[in-house]
Amino acid sequence: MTTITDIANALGITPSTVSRALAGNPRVKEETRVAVEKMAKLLGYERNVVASNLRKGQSHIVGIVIPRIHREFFSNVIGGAERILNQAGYNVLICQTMESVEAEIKALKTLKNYRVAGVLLSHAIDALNGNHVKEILEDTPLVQFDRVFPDLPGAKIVGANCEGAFQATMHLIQAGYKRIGTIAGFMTSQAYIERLAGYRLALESAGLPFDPAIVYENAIVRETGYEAGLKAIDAGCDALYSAGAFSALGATDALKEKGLRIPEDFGVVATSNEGFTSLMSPALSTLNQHPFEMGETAARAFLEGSRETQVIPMELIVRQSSKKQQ
Amino acid sequence: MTTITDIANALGITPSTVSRALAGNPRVKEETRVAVEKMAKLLGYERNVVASNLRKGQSHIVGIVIPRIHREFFSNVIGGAERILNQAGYNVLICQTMESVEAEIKALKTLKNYRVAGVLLSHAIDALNGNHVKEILEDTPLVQFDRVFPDLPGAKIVGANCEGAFQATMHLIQAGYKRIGTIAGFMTSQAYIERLAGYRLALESAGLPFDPAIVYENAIVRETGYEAGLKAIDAGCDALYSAGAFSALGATDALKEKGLRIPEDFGVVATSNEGFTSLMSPALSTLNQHPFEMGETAARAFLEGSRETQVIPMELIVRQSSKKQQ
DNA sequence: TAAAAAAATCCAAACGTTTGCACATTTTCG
DNA sequence: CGAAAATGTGCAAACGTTTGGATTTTTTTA
Repeated sequence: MTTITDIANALGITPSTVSRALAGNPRVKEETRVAVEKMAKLLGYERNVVASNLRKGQSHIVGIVIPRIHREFFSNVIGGAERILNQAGYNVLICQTMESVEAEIKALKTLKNYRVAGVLLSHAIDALNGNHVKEILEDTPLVQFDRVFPDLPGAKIVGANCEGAFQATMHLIQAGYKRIGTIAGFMTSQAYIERLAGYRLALESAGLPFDPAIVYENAIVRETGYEAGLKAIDAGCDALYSAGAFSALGATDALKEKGLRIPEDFGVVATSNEGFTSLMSPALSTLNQHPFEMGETAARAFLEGSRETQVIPMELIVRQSSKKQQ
Repeated sequence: MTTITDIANALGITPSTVSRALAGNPRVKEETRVAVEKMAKLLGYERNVVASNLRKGQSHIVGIVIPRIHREFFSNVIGGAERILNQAGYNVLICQTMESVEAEIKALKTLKNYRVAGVLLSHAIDALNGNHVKEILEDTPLVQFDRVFPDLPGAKIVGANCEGAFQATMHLIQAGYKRIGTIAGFMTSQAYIERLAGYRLALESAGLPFDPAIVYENAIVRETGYEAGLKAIDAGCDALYSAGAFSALGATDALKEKGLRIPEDFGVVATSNEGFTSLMSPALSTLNQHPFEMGETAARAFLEGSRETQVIPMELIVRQSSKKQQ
């Protein structure tokens, strides 16, 4: 492979001048800059980024650490982040933690060893605080998204969980449902706490009672959603706001099994506009979290060196599952 | 950050010995090796992989180039590949081409500049041949998967397209459907050509006529699948084998709209066991391509330096959409 | 036209690791 | 006991780029 020394030799100048010429340094004469660029093209020169990174002490790589890549939400976040970062000349190194803090620690160390320019992180669910992150990353720029450690400084990009849940619940109320339960997720996670708060706020602002008996916690996958659905039927609910789409899917399984018609007898709205929700019958009303935009926003926060918390609004998508004919 | 020189100074030895000790070189005394490792731990040493990569002329990064990360199939392939590669001490740099050859060229150049240890590639749909790949990558190890250039040497991991389509079509025949059409995808891609061949083979081996009038090419997304569905109804079909899941979804839209019952009046089977297919009603029978395994296999092929073509079998998953009550 | 200022280039070290070869020390063996 | 072999370390160069400061060349100014 050709190096800057090859170019320098071919032109009878030194590698330092070639380096500066290629970097657009104003200290080199226009004439020689053109000559260098021409020769570089002629010899098919491509900068050795490894050498460049070593000398400069940092790479043009941004690490993205996420629980799992298969999840539609995260792969969309990555897509958004990558778009912005590529435009800015960065590349993306992706690490999956599989929801394990150990793997998260390993991933962060790896990224640190690569001297990445920054890290975009959505932490594993079993992480209690961000001490390990701070300790490993030290002064490497960090942007957290979706799942964030409140105790860690720096940029945080989160969804409008409370507002979204409020909107979804309010929509059910306005559609005429009377006893609205919620599948609430895990209370160890900030995002789910906020969603529950939004649900409660909507009920109270409409003058409806908040009943802890119809709050179904710790349900997040299809199976536990199914069980929550059965309980909601028994408890006399006629609607559910679910903090997750997969648990809502499980709940509709239960509703169908018990012969309840959606949306006539029972209304359902869920957070997370996963692709399958529009394909269910009846199609599920959801809150779109705009994962692609979340990724873009996180990437921009890194590029701009922002340290702010930014909130990505959620958008209610009304489909059949909540259209009660009054 | 601590370097091997720091360790060397602390122990009164030279960096070269430290380097050898950490690399497990048998030429260093067991005693000093232990001392070095102890000191390394004490000082919190982490190898600077950038410097290491520069010296060794290659990194422990494997590049994965794919059309789009959001597609369930590809994100699962990545998941599988990453699992194997991480185990072997490699990291993964992911590049999306967005189906554009230009972006593919850029991605390959970037990876080459990072001196990646190898590349896993599934090419953009508008690429006609692999000349650009060969030209850029030169002697960097390459493993192609799913979408492969036949003219390029080296390892290729593909699905059992022909066999899968054969199996799916045969299943429809055995279920009692009489006039089976196909949504065939793009004939510029080897995978779709093979699927069509498998479909045809099944018909002929069952003594059924192959009728080009009920082969619907160039349909791959929901919209074009819908149109193909309408045409199939007009052509008197009572079943469809679709080479893609999204086009099958569109076809079922058309069938429902025209009041046909699935599976009683019309059977559907599709390649690609996308997550949504099990959630449709009726649930769609599909061929599971085992994307996670495909990723694992591709990664292993790289690690082993294989140059073979490996075929990942497809598995027929029979759901409601093809269960005719005869 | 000489001195000063500005512009362009060069020199050499540095980034942290790896590695061929040389050197020193110890062990083996006739 | 001395030579040869084996063992363990050290030296120094190399990977390709970047960059502070020195040096040379050109331009400006008195």
